[in-house]
Amino acid sequence: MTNQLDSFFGAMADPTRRAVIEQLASGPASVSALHAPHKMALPTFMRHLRVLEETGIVRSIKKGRVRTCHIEAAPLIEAQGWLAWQREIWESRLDRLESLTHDIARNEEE
Amino acid sequence: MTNQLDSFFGAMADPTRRAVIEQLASGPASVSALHAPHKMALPTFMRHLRVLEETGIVRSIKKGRVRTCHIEAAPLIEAQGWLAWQREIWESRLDRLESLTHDIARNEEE
DNA sequence: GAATTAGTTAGCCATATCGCTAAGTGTATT
DNA sequence: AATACACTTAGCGATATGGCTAACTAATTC
Repeated sequence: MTNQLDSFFGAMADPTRRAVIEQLASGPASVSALHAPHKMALPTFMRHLRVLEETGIVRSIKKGRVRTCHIEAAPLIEAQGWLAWQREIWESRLDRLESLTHDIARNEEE
Repeated sequence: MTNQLDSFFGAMADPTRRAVIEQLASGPASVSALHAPHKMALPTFMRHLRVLEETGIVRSIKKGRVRTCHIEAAPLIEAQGWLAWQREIWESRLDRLESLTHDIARNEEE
């Protein structure tokens, strides 16, 4: 993975990891609380968490034997920004195309 | 890959494929035009295109020996929507947390 | 201080992904 | 008719990913 977006999109490509994000969106949670809804073995799940943490989407602090995880905003915002940017270019092009089509239609009416 | 978002994010995780999206955002292009900026072999590149097409991000029509590709809006919009939704939940929670912190601060002042 | 709980480390296996080359198909172009 | 062009198909190899079990560490709880 080369840059921020690579690892971000890579991280979001897995349903388990997206589910973790969804759960964390409504508040911090421990590893076992996050693991509970998923059928997979804990080590397997931990790997998903590590991916999210390495990507900077999730941060965690260990207190005693409990590790508490929470979301980090920046990567989500950056990705959303990229998508919005693409969409902007693409929609403005569609607009131009549409007005062009109108022009053609008008010419044909004459 | 289970659902739309899985394959979408998976597709966007590769820099070559994001570059293709960026190029297509400003207008349709042929396979070779899309391939030109990339150093990889054509078959390798074609695989990336196929991923984008299978995901529904790109569509293409072949006329004569030239295949012309263009962007399809829906998947980008859906993904952006998902991110926006997550962010909304997460930001509203932050707001609640902040007001809670204010309350605590106020209590401590008393 | 023994047992339980919460997470961690190590290592295995199957499949997916990303790169390549070589050779083939069908459409222009000369 | 021969050549060149624009893909396309087939198949290889290396690495990454997502799952597992077994065994371990450290912090509570009884």
